Amino acid sequence: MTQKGITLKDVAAAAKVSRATAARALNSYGYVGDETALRVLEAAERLGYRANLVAQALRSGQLPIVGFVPGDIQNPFFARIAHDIEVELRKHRHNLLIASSEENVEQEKELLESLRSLSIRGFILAPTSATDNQHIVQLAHEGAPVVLIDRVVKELQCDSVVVDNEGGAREAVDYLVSNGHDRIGLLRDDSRIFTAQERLAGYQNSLQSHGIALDESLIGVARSTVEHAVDATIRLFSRRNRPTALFTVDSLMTQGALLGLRSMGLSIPHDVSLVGFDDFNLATFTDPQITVVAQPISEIGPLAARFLLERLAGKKIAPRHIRFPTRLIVRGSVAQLHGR
Amino acid sequence: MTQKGITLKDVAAAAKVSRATAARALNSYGYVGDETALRVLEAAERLGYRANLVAQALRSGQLPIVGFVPGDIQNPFFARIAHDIEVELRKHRHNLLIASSEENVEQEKELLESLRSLSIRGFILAPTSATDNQHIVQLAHEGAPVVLIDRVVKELQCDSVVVDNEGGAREAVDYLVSNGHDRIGLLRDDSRIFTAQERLAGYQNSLQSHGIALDESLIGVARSTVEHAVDATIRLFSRRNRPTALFTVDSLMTQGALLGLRSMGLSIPHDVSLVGFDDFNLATFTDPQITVVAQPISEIGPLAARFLLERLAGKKIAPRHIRFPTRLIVRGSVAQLHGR
DNA sequence: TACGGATGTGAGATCGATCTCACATCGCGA
DNA sequence: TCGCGATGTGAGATCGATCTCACATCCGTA
Repeated sequence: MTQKGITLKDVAAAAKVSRATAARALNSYGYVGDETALRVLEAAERLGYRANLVAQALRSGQLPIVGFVPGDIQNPFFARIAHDIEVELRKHRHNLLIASSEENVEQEKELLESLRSLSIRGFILAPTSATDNQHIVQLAHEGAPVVLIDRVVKELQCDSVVVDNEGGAREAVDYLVSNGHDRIGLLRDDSRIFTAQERLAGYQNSLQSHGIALDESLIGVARSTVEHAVDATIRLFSRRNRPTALFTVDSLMTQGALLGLRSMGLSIPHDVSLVGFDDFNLATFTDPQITVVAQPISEIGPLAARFLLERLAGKKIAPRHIRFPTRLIVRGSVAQLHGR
Repeated sequence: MTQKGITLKDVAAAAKVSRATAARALNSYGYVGDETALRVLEAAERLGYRANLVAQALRSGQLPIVGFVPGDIQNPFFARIAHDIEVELRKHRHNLLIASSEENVEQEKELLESLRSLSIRGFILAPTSATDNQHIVQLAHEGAPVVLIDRVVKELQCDSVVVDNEGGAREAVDYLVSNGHDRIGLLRDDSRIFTAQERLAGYQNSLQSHGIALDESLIGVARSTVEHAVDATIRLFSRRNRPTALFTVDSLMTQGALLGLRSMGLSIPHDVSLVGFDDFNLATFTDPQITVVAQPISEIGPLAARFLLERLAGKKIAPRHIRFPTRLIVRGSVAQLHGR
């Protein structure tokens, strides 16, 4: 443990000035004589001085660190966003601390608790719960700016960047209906409750607007993992009078459905038509390629980061709520249904 | 910005003791009267006191943060490892700061530079370069423990957790040879130089041990992205006398090869046999499923984290170098070649 | 010439937690 | 009863950077 530790004091001594003067020279504020400043800078350079951010943080109360709490960093959706956020923050000399909630409210609470004592400057969150959010409200009230992504917290007024889940789901189901389907299954998620509910609403609204009665038995619920989705798919398609089409609410569920249907020997789109929410690279590798509702994923992270940085810079304006539209990408997984 | 800021001083005042005594009670060291201690704890509880980690860090010189510098957090390989590391660190109340080098040495240098001034306790790195690593050596000499994953730095003696790239590649090519192939293409990577070289060596060694002459024209080089791999694949298979089999050095290249071959109308395994390095979920969704050399990815992160935590706890033993074996997972992408 | 503003610089306080040291007080054995 | 060790507590220093304030100069102008 050979701690280097070139401190301001060392630089000041080397330049034969006081710490105060050295600080002024290095941070260029206040009055400093040209020659003195030069001597300080030269000394700092020579010694390899690097300011201790922790000490700065103690005074200012803030570390140049932003916390990101995604549902799951392994989910490519969040991994992409994390990457984009990091790139944006780096431009402003901030670091990103990622702490995954694993879609578990209790863990989310613990994480925020521990991040709070770190004097973190701001947070970008994808809240796990749709209801149990008192801890987030409290966090925001303590002064650290918060930007929500993917899901919002009703009780909290702050910047948010989400996607039109309801509209996207509606568009997907509309598309299936327009291809002659009226027994349309839904594979939904029980954890990312907020987005799941919105997508469910889209499903229901589409059916209703086409005068198709809602049949609860066509709705499968599973945790958002490929394995659980496989089981749920098999359950859904094992009953008599099975759906002719399926809408899945996220990419992991879509993958599960793909595997589940294959294991049952049902072919896409001949036996079952499929539309998934969220595009994923796998979607173009299957045969046929999968029709999906794509989210503008490349825009979410940068925008959220920019919002947060603006707040950190002191911008005081009303909270902004951005809701990106989705886009239906038609590929080959939906068949036109003729008669019955 | 309503800074809460319940400090030790507040607690001490509320309990009518000095800061020193309050600290003793809260951290249970030194002598404290039972009754006094109780009063302090009660006051802390009541006020919702939370120790300021930054202040602690200023004294101790270390934040409970570990830095992770992967090649690319969007690569599922690193995302998985990041997740595993985080889980392990969390058990020991440490946070994970992720800073992706994007496989760029210069960026890696900058990142480490900025992380250094953060008083980060230790680092888990996947070095980008095979040669330009002076900055990493220097980092390690400054005292912060470093654990390398996926790739090692020859000049530096420290814990490392890697995979038997050479052996894995050899096994893959051996398998292709045993299926009658002798014109075996290689799609390799020019950025993750260390692993790429080892895998190239495995390819060469396998061919040599089977008495097959190395044909440079069968080796395609591309950056490790799906898009670049597509191009390289098309180039490789456009020439006369094209390979009958292809070995790809990572999962992104494998995906690119898949797309490239499909766009050329070449079917797997009928026209071309394929083996990829690194398993990926997509590999089982294609038809046929892809034969791959799998890495024990679930073991890398936890082990690296454990190594680092041991170093942080002061363990002083010789550096450990773990090299995990790989495993060939035979699926359906390789055909037995009959005659020519 | 003298005075006020502009210019430079340093001493010391501050952020919050922790640690050392000095100073009490108590009890028990000599 | 004295003394010494065990026990309990507080004052102040410390970590490193920064900021306030006070104190020097210097210059130009009244």
